[in-house]
Amino acid sequence: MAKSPAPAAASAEPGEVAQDSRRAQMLEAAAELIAERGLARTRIADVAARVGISPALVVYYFQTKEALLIAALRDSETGFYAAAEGLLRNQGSLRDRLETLVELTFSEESQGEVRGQWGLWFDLWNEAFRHPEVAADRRALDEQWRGLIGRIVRAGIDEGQVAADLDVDTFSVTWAALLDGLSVQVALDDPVVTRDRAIGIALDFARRELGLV
Amino acid sequence: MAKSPAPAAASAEPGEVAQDSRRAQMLEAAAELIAERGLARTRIADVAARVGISPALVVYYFQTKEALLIAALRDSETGFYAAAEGLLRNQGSLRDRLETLVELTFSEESQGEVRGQWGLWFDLWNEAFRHPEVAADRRALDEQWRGLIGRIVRAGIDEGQVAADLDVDTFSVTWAALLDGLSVQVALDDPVVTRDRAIGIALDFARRELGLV
DNA sequence: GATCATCCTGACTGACCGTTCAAGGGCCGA
DNA sequence: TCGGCCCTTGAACGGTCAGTCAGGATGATC
Repeated sequence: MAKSPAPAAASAEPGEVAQDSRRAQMLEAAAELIAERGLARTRIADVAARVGISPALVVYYFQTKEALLIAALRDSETGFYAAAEGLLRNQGSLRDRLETLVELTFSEESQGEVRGQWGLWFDLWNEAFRHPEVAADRRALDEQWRGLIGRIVRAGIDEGQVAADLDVDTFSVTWAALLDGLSVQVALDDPVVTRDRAIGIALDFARRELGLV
Repeated sequence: MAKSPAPAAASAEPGEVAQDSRRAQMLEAAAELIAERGLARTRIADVAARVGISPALVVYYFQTKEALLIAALRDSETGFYAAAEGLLRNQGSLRDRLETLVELTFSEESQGEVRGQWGLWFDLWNEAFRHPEVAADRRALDEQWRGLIGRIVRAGIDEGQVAADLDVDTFSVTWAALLDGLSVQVALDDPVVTRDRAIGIALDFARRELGLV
């Protein structure tokens, strides 16, 4: 609690190049491992081995295993949303943007280790259920996600493609929940809810609610 | 693997009264503990303590910790669905039945330790993501849940309250996913998605899709 | 070239916990 | 009354890890 022997990971110049890359390496390795085998089965020694350092160094940076894993969870999800925001910032028609969003949600291997992402979600939810701090984090992330949806829809309203009296907030909440629910099925390989079917359902719902044909 | 020193938990008469109650006691205690503190933090010793027996006896019945916890997960969810089926078997109009379903999904403390149920779900998903056998189980459960929804809707069609050309299967999948997604938010105490709002959204969606006013 | 902070390590330890084991008590059938 | 089976236990074993510690290397500062 008191003093932190580890780098503050804030400013820019000093020896922080090594520091930041170290931290980042560990966070990435931890996220990978959580995705692969689950948070509960991820050991400090595993993370260290993957980075190629001694376990003691991991503790030097993060003090405690829990801090490391939670940071990794947070970091990874934040990255996901940041990527989503980036992807959607500029381009595309309303339809394209909705498709991108859905594509992203059900991405199978967009960046290499993506099926793993699902493992992260389940662990994040699980952790959030008990750790209030993690829960707060997750809420913020979800708020951001819904905000993203909302902004896209509002842009559609501004362009006259969507009726002006649509309840954007309710749509965002509903659609986000639907995407989450479908994601669970897809992640767990439910034969009844394949990836393609989930995408179809999600897009149909959005198009219908938004009045796009 | 080979021989099972523990009771088979099958037939009816013999010393199986003690056996079955023991088994049931342990399963219940395990489910409670998983709900409270999570599967990862549930120890054999905890389960034993709650039942008031020695840890060795737990192993005697279940051989291994993992077997116990998975059985507890399975047992608890199965119980949930059985209760749902029972509740909906006889009574009510279509609207009532839909409401019961939603009520059940977002039940806060219908039977005492219900908020805990959410903890079980997250752990079930997490476990299913890696253990194929658990995944198969979960799929069956979900299939049952969707089947329940489907039967209710079909009854509505038979009674002429729902259009005959409704795609029951797609509705079931979609609504089930929506309920799951909303559940996550409610379980994680998202201030934007309160229990009441989730119920409202779920019912509105169903009524609209089914053409009930 | 001495001092000091940062980064890093190998070796260790202390706790926790799943699982095993040897044995005891109770009950039933012969 | 004996033999045997089912429950049950206390005690102990053994493995696994998170976290500590004493120190070593490196490089910057004065």
